[in-house]
Amino acid sequence: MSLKEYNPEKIENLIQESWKQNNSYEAVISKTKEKFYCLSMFPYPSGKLHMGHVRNYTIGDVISRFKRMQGFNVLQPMGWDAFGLPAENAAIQNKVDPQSWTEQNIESMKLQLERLGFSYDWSKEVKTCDPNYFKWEQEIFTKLQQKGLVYRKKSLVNWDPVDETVLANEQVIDGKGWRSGATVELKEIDQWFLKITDYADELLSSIENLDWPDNVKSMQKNWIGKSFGSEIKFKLLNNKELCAFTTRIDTIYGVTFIAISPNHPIAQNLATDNPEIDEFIKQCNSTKMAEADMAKAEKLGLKTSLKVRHPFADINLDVWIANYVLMDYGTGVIMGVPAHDERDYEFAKKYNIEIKQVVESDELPSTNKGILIDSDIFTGQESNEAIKNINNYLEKNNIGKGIENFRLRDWGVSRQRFWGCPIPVVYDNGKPIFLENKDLPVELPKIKDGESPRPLSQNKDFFDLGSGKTREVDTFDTFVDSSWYYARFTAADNNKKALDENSNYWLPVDLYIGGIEHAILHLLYSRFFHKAMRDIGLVDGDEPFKKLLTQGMVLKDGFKMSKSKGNTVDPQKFIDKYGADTIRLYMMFTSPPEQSLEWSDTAIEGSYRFLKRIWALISDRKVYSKESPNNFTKVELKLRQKSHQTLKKVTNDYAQRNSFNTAVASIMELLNAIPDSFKSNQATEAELFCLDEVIQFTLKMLSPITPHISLYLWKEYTDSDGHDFENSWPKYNEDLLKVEDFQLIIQVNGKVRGKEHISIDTEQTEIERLSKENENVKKVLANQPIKKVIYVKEKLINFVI
RNA sequence: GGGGAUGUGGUGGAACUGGUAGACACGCUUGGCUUAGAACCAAGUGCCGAAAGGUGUGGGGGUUCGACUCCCUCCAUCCCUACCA
Repeated sequence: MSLKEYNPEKIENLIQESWKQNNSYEAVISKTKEKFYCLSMFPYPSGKLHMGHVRNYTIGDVISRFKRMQGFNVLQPMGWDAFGLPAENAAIQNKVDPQSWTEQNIESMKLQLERLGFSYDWSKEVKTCDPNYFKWEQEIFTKLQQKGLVYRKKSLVNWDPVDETVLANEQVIDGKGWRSGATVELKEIDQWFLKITDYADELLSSIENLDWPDNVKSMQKNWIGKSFGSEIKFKLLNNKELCAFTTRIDTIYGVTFIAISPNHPIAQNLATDNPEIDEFIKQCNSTKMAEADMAKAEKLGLKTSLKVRHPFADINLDVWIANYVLMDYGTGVIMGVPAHDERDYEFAKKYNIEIKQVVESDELPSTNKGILIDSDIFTGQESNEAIKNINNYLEKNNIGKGIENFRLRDWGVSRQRFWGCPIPVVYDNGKPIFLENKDLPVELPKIKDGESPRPLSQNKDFFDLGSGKTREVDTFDTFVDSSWYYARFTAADNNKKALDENSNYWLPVDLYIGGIEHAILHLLYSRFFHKAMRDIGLVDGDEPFKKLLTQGMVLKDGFKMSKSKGNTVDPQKFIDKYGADTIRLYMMFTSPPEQSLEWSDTAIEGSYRFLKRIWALISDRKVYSKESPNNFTKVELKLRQKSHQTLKKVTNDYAQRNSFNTAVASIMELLNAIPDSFKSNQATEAELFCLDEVIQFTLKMLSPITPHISLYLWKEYTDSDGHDFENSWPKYNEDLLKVEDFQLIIQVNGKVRGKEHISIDTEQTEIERLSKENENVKKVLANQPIKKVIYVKEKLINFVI
C-alpha cells in the first residue's frame, strides 16, 4: 500500500514507531563487533532545540548510523546538562520550582529529538540534576579530596549588595547588577579549588597523541601556557624581598621600575594605613574584570614609597602598584622594562618613567630577542644565551632561578547558587568534613509552590545541622557536572557504582562532537577529570575523547543566531513543514561540519525537492529480481561506472573526511546522470538492471542522513521488512572503476588552450604530437620555440614558450 | 591585549596531494504544462565584451612551468579569554 505523494510526517512516524518497538538502538556489549562510542555534547535544557543542536545532533547521528552500517557496535547516548543559571533565573522570575521547570523543558526537547529520528539509546539517558547522577559526582569529589586534589582558598566574587547574591560575569553589565542595578562590589570569600595545575604537564604533553583538530590542540596548549622564565628577588630597602617573574631576564639591565598587583599582600598591607593606596586598590577592584576587559582597560598606577635595589646595578627602583599586573600569573610582581615590553612602555610613557634600551633594535618598544647592549658583562651576548647565563648567575648568588611557569590556574568550583549540585561537605565548628558514600547524596531542599529558590546560605533548615555543625552552602560549577557525564552514560542504570565494567568496554569516547566554543574550558576540564578519575581507580586510559569534531555555528544573515540579536529561527517550524529528513539533509548538504552554516528559508526547499524527486523515482518501482544481463552497452556501462564511483566517493567522504556536503552532492550527480530511457516504460532489461543498482546504492548511501525515507522506500521497493538495511553497507566493484580514456588539458605557459580525449595507454611523445595539432594550441604556439614541456600523467600537458 | 579560525559568482558551497576555478544546490532569466497560480519539467546563468578574447578565489608582494592551495604583509569578520553553557 504505497502512498502516492511523499508525506514525510506520515512515513517518519511509521518508521520511528518501528524503531521504538524493536529497541533498534539499544547498545549492548558485543564480543564479535568492534565498539564505537559516538557522543554529541549534551544540551542545556532551555526548553526548545535550537538550530545549533539540530546540526550537532544530525552530524552525530549520521556518523553513528554509518558506523552501524559498517558493522560497528555503536553506543550513541543522550542526556541533559540540567543544572545552571537559566533555570534559577526562570524560577525567580516566575516563582516556579527550577526542578519542574527543568523537567518540563527536558520533556519537550526529548520529543523534538525523537521527532528528528536520532538513533539514541534512551535507556542510558542521564540528567545531571538527578540525585542518582550527582550522588556519584559528590563521591568522586570526596575521593579527589582524599587524593589531595582539593583545597580551600579565598578568592574574589562579584557581589550584588541589593540582591545579596554573587553574580556571574555575564550578570554584571557596566559594573551594575543586571537585575537590581546596584553597583557591584568585590567580595573575598572562601572557595573550593581543584588542583588542575598538578596535571598541567600531562595535560600538555598528552595533547600530542589526540586525534583532534590542530586548532583546538593549539588553543589548549596556549591556554595551559607553559613558559620558561626566571624568578628574581629584589631587596626592599627595609630588607624584605619582592620576587618578580619574567620570561625576559635578558632585559634585566633595562628595568626602570617594579610593579605589583593591587591584590598583592604588600599592596594590601600598605593600604591599611594609607588612604590614597586604599582608594586606588578599591578603584582597580571595582569589578571582577574578564581578561578581555582587563586588556582594554586604561593602565593605572600609583607610586608607593617603597624602593628596591637593582640586584645587578647600583640603582634604586620605585615600586608601583599597577592594575595590569595580575596576581594569578607568576608571582604578582613584575620588573618593568619599558624598552622591551609593550605594556610597560605604555605605563612608563604615561607616568614619565625612564626608558632604557638594552637589546639592539631600530625602534622602541621592541619585544624581539637580539644582541644585548649596555648590560655590563652580558653585553654582546644573544638573548637566549644571556638568559641561560643570567639564570646561572641568579642561582649562584641565591637571588633567583630559572623556572617553568604555567598560565593555567587551579579550577575554582564553588558557586553560590541554588540550582546546582551541593558540595558534599559538613563543617564541624568550622572544620570541613568530606561526606562519604553512606551520607550521600546531599540533596537540594524542596521548594514549596509559589516560592522562589533562595541561596542555600539563607536556608537555615538546610545548613544548620545543630550542635555546631553546618552544611556547605555552595554548589558546584556546572562544568563539574559536564566533566564526567561521558563516562556515566556507560553505567547510567547502575545505582550501586559511579562506573562499572561496562565503562571499561565503552570508554574512551571514539568520537566527540560539539561546538568550537567549548574548545578550551569544557574539554580541558573533562581531560583533567578523566586523568583524576584514572588516578582514583575509576577509569582506564589517559584521555576521555579519542577523536574530536568541532562543528561551526549556525548563522542567520551572517551572524550567530541569538535572542539578543533577534535573528533566531525555530527548527520546529521547518520540521513541521518539511519533516525530519529534509532538515537533516539540509544541515548536511549546506556546509561542511567544521564551518559555520548559513541558514536560508529558501535553500531548504531544495533539499525537500530532492527528496520528492527520490520519492517520484522509486516509490512506484520494484527491485530488479531477474538474472543479471551478460552484455552492457557503452551508455549502460557508463552509468554503472558512475554508480560505483559515487559509492567509492561517498564511502570515503563519510568514513575519512566527514565531508557530508560533498557526499550528498555526488549522490545528486548520480541521479542526474540517469538517462531518461532507463526510467521509461520501454527500458531494456540491462537498463533496468543498471537503474536498480543506482536505486539500491542511493537508498543505502542516503540512509545515514535521511533514515526514514530511505528505510521506508527500501521496504516498499524490496517487499521486505528491511531488517538488515541499517546494518549493511554496499561494496563497490574496482573492475568497473577502470577508465579507457581521459580528458587531457593542454596548456601554454600555464593557461588552458585546449582539451583532447586521449586513450589511457598513449605514449607521452604521441600525446605531445596530438597536443600540438590541436587547432587553438597551434595558433597560440605560432611556431615559436618550446623551452620546456611538463606532462602530468593522465591529466595535463604544459608547453612553456 | 592574548589565543584560535574564516574570507571563492547575486547566495550556500566544490576543487581531497601545487595541475581544467565555480561541481552540487539556492536564486534569477527564458520556454513548456496550467483558465491562472503553486508544484513539476527543459534550457541558460562568474565578470567585461557583439565577437575574438581578456579577466577573476579579501588587498598588496613573493616562490613556481603552473597558486583558492605554499611564503611574507596588510585588511575585514567570527569564536574563546577562566562564574553563560
